[in-house]
Amino acid sequence: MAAAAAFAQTGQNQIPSFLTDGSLPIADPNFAGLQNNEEVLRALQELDVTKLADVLRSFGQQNQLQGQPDEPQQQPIPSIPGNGDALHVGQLPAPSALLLGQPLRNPPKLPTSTAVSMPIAGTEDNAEHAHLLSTRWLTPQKLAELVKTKGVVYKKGKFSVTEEEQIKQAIEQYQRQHDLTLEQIREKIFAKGMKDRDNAFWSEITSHVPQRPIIAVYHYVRRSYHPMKQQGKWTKEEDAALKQAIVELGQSWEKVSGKVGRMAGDCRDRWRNHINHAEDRVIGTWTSEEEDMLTRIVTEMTTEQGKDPDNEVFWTQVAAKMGNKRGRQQCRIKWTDALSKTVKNSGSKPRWSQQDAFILVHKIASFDVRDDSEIDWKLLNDEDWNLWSAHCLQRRWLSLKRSVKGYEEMSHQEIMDILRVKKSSLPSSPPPPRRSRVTSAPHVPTDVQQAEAEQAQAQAQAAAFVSQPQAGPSHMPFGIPHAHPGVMFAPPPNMTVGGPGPSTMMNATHVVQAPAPAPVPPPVVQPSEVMQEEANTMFRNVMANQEEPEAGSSSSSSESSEESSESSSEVSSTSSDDDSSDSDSD
DNA sequence: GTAAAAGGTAAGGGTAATGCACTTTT
DNA sequence: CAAAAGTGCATTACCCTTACCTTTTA
Repeated sequence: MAAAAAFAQTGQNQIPSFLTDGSLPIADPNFAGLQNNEEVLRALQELDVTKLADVLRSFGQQNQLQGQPDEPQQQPIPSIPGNGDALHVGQLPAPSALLLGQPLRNPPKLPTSTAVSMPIAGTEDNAEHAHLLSTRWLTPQKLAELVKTKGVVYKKGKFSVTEEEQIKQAIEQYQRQHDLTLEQIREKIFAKGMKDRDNAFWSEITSHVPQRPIIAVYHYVRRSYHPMKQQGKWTKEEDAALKQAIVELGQSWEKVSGKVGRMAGDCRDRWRNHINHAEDRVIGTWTSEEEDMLTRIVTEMTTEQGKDPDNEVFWTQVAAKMGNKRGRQQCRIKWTDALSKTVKNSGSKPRWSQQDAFILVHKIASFDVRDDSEIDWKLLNDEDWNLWSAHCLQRRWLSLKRSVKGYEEMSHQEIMDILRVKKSSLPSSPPPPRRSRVTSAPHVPTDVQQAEAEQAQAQAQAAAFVSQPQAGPSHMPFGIPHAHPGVMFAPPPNMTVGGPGPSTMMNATHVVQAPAPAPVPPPVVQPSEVMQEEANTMFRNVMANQEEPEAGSSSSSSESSEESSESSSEVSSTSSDDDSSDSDSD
């Protein structure tokens, strides 16, 4: 990956030093006798890509440990800018461009508000920091200050399965050591007032999940062990009791909780998400007017004010601006899972492609996690691959994971290993012709016209970004079609790897629904076969400058699919799925 | 008596599981 | 053509963090 990208930037006959220094699992690390890029590329085909990925990952980690910059802007795991912010070591996925063998335009940026990863273990600082986190009840401001001034690293976000287990065991251990009954443990957990609260208990439990502040563990445990926890669907009687309680008590949720028999937070959620404005609320498929309205509102509140429409939307306000016809959850999901990617895709709905699946698998593979619950899904997107929301990607992953037989009994690593092989390359067989029929969904002519106009505009925009003489105007500028994972295959110098596109507006893999060119049918390669064979196929494809047939816009689903079904039914000839289990059949 | 620290709770944004309708593949 | 599998969308319970106010402690 880094190898390929760096290689792409080297001159015709220059072999990057890291390819020859003996670090890679290469039979002939010196590449003796290789005359040019093509021969090097062929030699690279013989690599085990997973080993290569591991080696490359270790480069990044090594460099981080040594405080060295990696290969200039081409590292799989870039070094972290020393901004005093919490570190994210090991939590950065490989950039998609790298996975596709394209040069990076910018080093990946780190989010400022997401989970933090492991510090380098064993230092005195860490012991001190761990002690701080497990004994001091720090406010967010104090925590932020400690992060800045002392470089304290702490973890945020959902508690992983591992952490849940650690906490559970810590509590059981505490119970045994102090010879307490379950009831006594509960009393400790739910003790009210400072006099009753046992700080030693909370510190002890917190020490089992290092990097979590005591206050977070406190909140987590009190939720998890709450007797009113997880009661499932609300009944009409409960709703009625809730309404009545709110009439009597106002929005004092602890008191309401006592009357209703649900956790205070659940009462609040039920109220804000379902009871409040229930008379205005619309349920079911969104109309195109509603979609337009939501798009307009979100755009006005974010893009037009210089804010990020993916992360800086106040959904309660959005719902209010929608006249409360749709709730905050409805608006948010509609935006993040559907409208956002359409807007980013210049008005046409993208379809999940094999290239996306490929990128997803290899990005997840580049995370150093024991369990997928430790993955911060927001970190997956990058500049070149940003159509899919974190939520979408997470569900895609679940789908991919479930395609692995017996995944329930496997570790994350085992699943990952299988998927990495399954997704060792993009499908190499030509796509079958597909979908000549037109959806039965009704069409609104103006929508169709608009969609067509938008698509034409998207194509024009995409073409404008292309610095690629060979590619036809309707072809993707960035995609290295069929790029091999490891992606050791940087395109030959005369092949475009995509110039700088518009900042975040487009996803290289989705911008245009181009009629697929007639691909040269390479031999069909099964995932179970040796990767080398796949690599060969890949290489041929790359060398032939063969286009990855681009996914058309979405066709599916009732509602607004109407407007997009036209475009999807037209061409969208796409590649067949090599494992037929995880893709949108693209 | 006072300032700082700790604690309780409301409110903010967010995710996971599930089901359904529809599309595509086998 | 039918069944199975896959996809996209919608719903809703549940989750985590932060803000703000109150209480306790030094």
